[in-house]
Amino acid sequence: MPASVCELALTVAELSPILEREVKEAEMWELWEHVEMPLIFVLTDMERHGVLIDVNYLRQLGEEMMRASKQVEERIYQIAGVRFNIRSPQQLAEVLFNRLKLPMPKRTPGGKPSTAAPVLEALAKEHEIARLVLEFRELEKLRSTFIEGLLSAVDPQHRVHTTYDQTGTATGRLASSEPNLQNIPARGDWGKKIRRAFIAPKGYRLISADYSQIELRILAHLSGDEALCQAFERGEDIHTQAAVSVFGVKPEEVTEDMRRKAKILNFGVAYGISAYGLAQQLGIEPEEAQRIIDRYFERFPKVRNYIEQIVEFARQNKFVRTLMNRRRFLPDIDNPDQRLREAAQRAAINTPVQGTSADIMKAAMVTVWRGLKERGYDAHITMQVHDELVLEVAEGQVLEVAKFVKRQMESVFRLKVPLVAEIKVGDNWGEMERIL
DNA sequence: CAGGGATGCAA
DNA sequence: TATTGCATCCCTG
Repeated sequence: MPASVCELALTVAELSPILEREVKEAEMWELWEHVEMPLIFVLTDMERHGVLIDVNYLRQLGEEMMRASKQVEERIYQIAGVRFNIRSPQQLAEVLFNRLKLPMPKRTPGGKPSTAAPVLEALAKEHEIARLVLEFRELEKLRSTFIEGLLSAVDPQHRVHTTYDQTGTATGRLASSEPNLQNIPARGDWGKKIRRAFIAPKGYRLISADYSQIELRILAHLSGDEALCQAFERGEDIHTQAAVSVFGVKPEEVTEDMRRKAKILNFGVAYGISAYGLAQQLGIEPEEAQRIIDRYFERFPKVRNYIEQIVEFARQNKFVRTLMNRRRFLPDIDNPDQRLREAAQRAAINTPVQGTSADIMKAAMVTVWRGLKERGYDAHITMQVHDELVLEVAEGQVLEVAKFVKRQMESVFRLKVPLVAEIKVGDNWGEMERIL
């Protein structure tokens, strides 16, 4: 290790030409020069600017959740006939499975009785206490992690400043920490209320710009599957189309439940899911899941080809690449341990998809940031959540900036299918209205 | 006090 | 026995 900053600087200078040659030989120079290097300044700006939090609203919401949580807690003690630490999976399992003799359907990988949500959901129908524990968990999770977490992170101006890690993931995505702004609740009544605490200052509005179905579009591009590409070119609802193919019905006959299942299937395919895994997700038999998967590949045959090809590429080269040549090495692709080998195969399938999405978003951030600056807009990028950018924009410039951001995001990289960015606007992150 | 396990939040 | 992350809490060493 260098013993001083001076020595460090000299070491970097010495390394520079060597690393430059390595990057060029890996065909990653353009990614480096046009994306990762300029992105540093974008991220710096985002971190320094921060995002405004409605502290008083968040405190009140926290107190409301605390009251709700205490009520649920007392009911649990009443039913259990004993006071204990509901947060401790160990103590909870003791009460549920020994004291109250509830059926114990699953164990954790560590061999202990599982109290995870799917287990409690199965018990909730018959046993009030399971439903109450789920409610308690949701309230306490959201309150302790997000309300207390955000409140303890705000600066005197009521802004939080996350740290983005540009090199922290295996696929090229960003990671966010202290606080993590990429896992703020989005669903559920309480979750949506938490998002409302992210606000625009007086005279400004928040704009959210998110890539529609970007990973499935990339899968369409990478596989070249005609049916999948066509669905996107025609602007069709991709989950409904998958439901049509898999369940053999007309588009107007697709029920909400069929679309829900097709959506799970679409995501699963990009992750390299197995029949067993899909069955687990859908709550059906593996045989039925296998039939659904077979129907899917009948309709989208080149998706299966892509999966076979990319796994073979990984076996030959011990790495896979994104469209912008980002690499992920997969040393376990031929590991004798089946579990590790299959995990590496799924990573080989998913990384080009997830990683290309990260490439495109990073490139878009650079062009959007530069454009805002060059045009002198009173607008800042404040957050990135993988396929979404959130911006703080002066009230009078909202429509102009929204159009600009949409155009930049959609044209930053050309795929075989269109890229689509949807633009919403609002005074807070929880209540936004689609405008473009 | 560090670190692993369980749990659960997001895309 | 689906991909990528991070935070909190519990519990042990």
